Amino acid sequence: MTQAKIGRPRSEKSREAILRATHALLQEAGGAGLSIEAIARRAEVGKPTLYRWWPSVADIALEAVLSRAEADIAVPAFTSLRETLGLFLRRSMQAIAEGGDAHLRFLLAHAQKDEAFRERFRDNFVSKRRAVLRSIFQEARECGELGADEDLEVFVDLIFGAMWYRLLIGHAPMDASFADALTETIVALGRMKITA
Amino acid sequence: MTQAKIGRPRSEKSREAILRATHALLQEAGGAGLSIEAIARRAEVGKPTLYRWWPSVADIALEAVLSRAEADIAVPAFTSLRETLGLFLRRSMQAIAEGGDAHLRFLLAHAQKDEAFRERFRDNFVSKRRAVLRSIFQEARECGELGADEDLEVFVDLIFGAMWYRLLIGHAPMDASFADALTETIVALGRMKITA
Amino acid sequence: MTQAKIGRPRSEKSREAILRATHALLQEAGGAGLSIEAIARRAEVGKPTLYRWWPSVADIALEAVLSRAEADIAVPAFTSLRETLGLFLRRSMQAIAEGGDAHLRFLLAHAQKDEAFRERFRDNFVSKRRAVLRSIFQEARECGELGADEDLEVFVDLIFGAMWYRLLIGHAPMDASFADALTETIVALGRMKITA
Amino acid sequence: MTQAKIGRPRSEKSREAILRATHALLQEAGGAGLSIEAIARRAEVGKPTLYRWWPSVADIALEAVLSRAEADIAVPAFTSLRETLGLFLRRSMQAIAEGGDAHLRFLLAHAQKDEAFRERFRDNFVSKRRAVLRSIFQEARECGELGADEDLEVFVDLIFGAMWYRLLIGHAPMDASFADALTETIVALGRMKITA
DNA sequence: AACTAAACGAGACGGTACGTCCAGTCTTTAA
DNA sequence: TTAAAGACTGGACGTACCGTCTCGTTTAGTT
Repeated sequence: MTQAKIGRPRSEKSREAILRATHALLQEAGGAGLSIEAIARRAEVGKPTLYRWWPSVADIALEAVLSRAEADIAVPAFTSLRETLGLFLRRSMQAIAEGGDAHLRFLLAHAQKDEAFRERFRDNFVSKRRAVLRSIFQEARECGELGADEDLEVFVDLIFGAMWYRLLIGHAPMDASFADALTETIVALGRMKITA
Repeated sequence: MTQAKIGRPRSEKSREAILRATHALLQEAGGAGLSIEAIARRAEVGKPTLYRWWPSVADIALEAVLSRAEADIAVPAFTSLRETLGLFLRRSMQAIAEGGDAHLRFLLAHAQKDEAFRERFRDNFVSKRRAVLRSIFQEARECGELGADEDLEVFVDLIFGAMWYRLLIGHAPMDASFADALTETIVALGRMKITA
Repeated sequence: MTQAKIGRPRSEKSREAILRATHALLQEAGGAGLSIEAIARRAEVGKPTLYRWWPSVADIALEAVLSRAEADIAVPAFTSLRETLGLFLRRSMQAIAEGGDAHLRFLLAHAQKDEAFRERFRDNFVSKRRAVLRSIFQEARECGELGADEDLEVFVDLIFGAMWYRLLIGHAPMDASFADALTETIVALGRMKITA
Repeated sequence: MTQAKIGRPRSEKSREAILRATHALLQEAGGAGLSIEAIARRAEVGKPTLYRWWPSVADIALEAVLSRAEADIAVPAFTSLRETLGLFLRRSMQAIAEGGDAHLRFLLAHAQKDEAFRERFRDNFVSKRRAVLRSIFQEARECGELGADEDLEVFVDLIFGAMWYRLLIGHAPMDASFADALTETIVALGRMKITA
C-alpha cells in the first residue's frame, strides 16, 4: 500500500540526545541560549537532522517538555472540589517552580512569533492541560459543587490565565498560597450560584 | 550640579520617526519583522541613534505603545461595578482587537528572554494597567459591592490573566461576551461574600 | 580461480541511468550543477551506489565522456601532414564546440583539486589523445615531413596546450581558422628543419 | 558628483589579513582547504566582511596572487629573441615551481565553474601576461627576428598554452629544458619565415 | 562670529545563528 | 551475499542581524 520502509531507520539515539541537550540548555541558560545551532553542538548531531524531524526550535523544546511532563497532568482522584483542585494547582505550581519555568517561557515566547507553532502548541500542550482542569470542574458539577449553568471554559481561562500571567510577568510568586487563593475563588463561585 | 547641556540636543524628529516606524512594522508584519536593523532602515536613522537612547528593541516597542495608548487606560467614571468594569473590559479588548495584539505579543515575548526588560515592562506598563483595575475594585468596595476581605490582587490576576491567556494562546476570541463573562464573575464573587 | 559471482549482480540499468544523468546535467547547467547528490537524484539512485562504483564525481563524468567519445579520437588515414593534422584538429575543435566543452572544463577543474583523479584523467583520457596526435607526427616523420630530431612531445604540448588554453580561458574561439593556424605552424616547423 | 564617502572606512588591516591568510592556505593545503569559512577563521574576520568586498573565494585568491606577483611579469630588457624569451620563460616557470602552482590551479579551476569570474580572471590576470609575451614578440619583429606576417596571438597561445597544459595535466615537468624547447620553437619559426 | 561638544547619518567591523546543500558513512531491506 | 535506499554526522554555503566602532556632518549653546 504505502511505500515500503527501506533505508536506514531514524536513530533513536540521536533523538534522545537532542531532547536531552534541549532540556539541559533550557535549564542552564534559560531560553536565551537555546538555538538550533546550540542544540546540534551539544547533542553532537548535524543540523540537518534537526531540520529533518522538527520544523523549529520551539517544536523541539515542546517535545522535550512533553516527553518529561506527561506525569504532571495526572488527574488526582476526585474527592471534593476544594481538595482536588487545590492539590492539582499546588502540584502544578511546584512543578513550574522546580525548573519548568524556562521551558514554558520559551514555548510561549516562540508561540508569539510563529503562528503555525502557536497552533501546534495549543493542540499538543495547552488543550491537554485544559482538559484536565475541565474534567475536575465537571466532576465537581456532578457532585453538585458547581452549578449546571457555569461556563467551565471561562473558569479554565481564569485559573490557567492567572497562573501564566504570574509566570510571564513575574510580579508575584507562584506559591501554595496563590494556589489556595485560586482554589477558594472557584469554590466560592460554585457555592454562590447554588445558594442563589 | 549635573553636567551642563552642551552639544547638539537630541533630535525630536528622529525620535518620532523611530516610534512611527516601529509602530508601522509591528502592524504590518507583526513581531516577526521587527528588529533594530529594520527600524533604522525604515526610520532612516543610524543604528547608534537607537542604541544611544534605548537598551533593546523591546524598549522601543514599549515606548511606541506607551506613547499611543495613554488614553486606553483612562478610568471610566465609576457608576456600579458591573457597569464600570464591563465598560473597561470591553474597551480594553476592543483596543487589542483593533491592532494592538502584535504589540503586546512582541512585548511579552521579549520579556521572557530578557529579565531586565521584563522588569521595565512590569514597572511601566503592567503595573499601570493593574492600578486602573485595582482602583475600580476599590471604588466598588467603597460602594459595598465588594467585601473588605477580598484579595483584590488576586482579582486583578484573574481578570488580566484570563485576557493575556486568550491573547497569547489564541484558543478563543477576546470579544464582548468574554468581557461580560469576566465582569459577571467578579460581580458574582462580590455578591456572594456579602450575602455570606 | 577468481571469486565466484555470487550475490546480487550489479544493475546495468542503474549504471546507464547514472551516466545518462551525468551527461544531461553537464549539458544543461555546465559543471556548476554537477554533484553526487544531483546525479543520484536525477538518476533515481542511492548515493552509495555511486560511491561503490566510482571514487568521485569526476570519475563518473570521465566515464560518461569516454563512453560517448571513443569515435572522436579515430585517427584519420594519413595523406599528408597538413591534410591529416588539419582534418584532425578541425574535427576535434568541432566536437568540443558542439557541446563537449562543459565536460572538459569539469574534468580539468576537478583534476586540479584531486591529485589522484588527475592521474586517472591523464592515463585514461589525455594520454590517449596524445597518442593519436603523436602517431600523426610519426607518420609525417616517416614521410619526411618532419625531421628525425624534432621533439614530438613538445609538438604535442604546443598543439593540445593551445587548444586547452583557448577552451579554458575563453579569450578566443576554437574555430577552423585556429585549427588551420596550428596546422600551418607545425608544417612550417617541419619544413624549416628539413631545409636547414 | 559621486556620493560623498561617509561611514566607517574600510579596514586596511582586515584586507591585508585576508590576503595573507588566503596565500598561506593555498601554500599549505593547496586549493583543497581554501574556503570562505577557512579564510575568515584564519584571518580572524567576519564572513560578511569577505562577501562585502569580493564576489567569490576565487576573487580573493586572484587579488592575493595579483598583490604578490606584480614583479613576476616584469619584462626583461630585450636583447635578442632567444635570450629574452628564454629568460622570461625560465623565470616564469621557476616562479610557478617555487610555490605558485596551487594558486594558479585554484584560479583556473574556479574559472571553469564561474563564467563571470572567468572573465575577471582573463581581464586582470591572463591578458596582462599575454601583453608581456606579445611585447617581446613585437620587439623581436622590429629587430627582424620575426616576420611581419606572423600571427603573434597564435604564438602567445602556443607558448602559454603549452605551459598551462603541463601545469594542469602534470604529465611532464616545467623545467628549464622545457623553457628552452619552447624558446627554440619560436626562434625556429621566426628564422624559417625569413629564409622562406 | 567663531568655537565647542554632542548627536546625527552612514556604514564597516567581528560575530552568531540561520536554513540549505552536499560530502561521505552507516544501517537496514530487497533481490 | 551483494545491491540499493535512505538517514546519519559534519561542514561550508551565503544571508540577516547583532551590538560596536569610526567616520564626516550638523546643530545647538558658549565664548
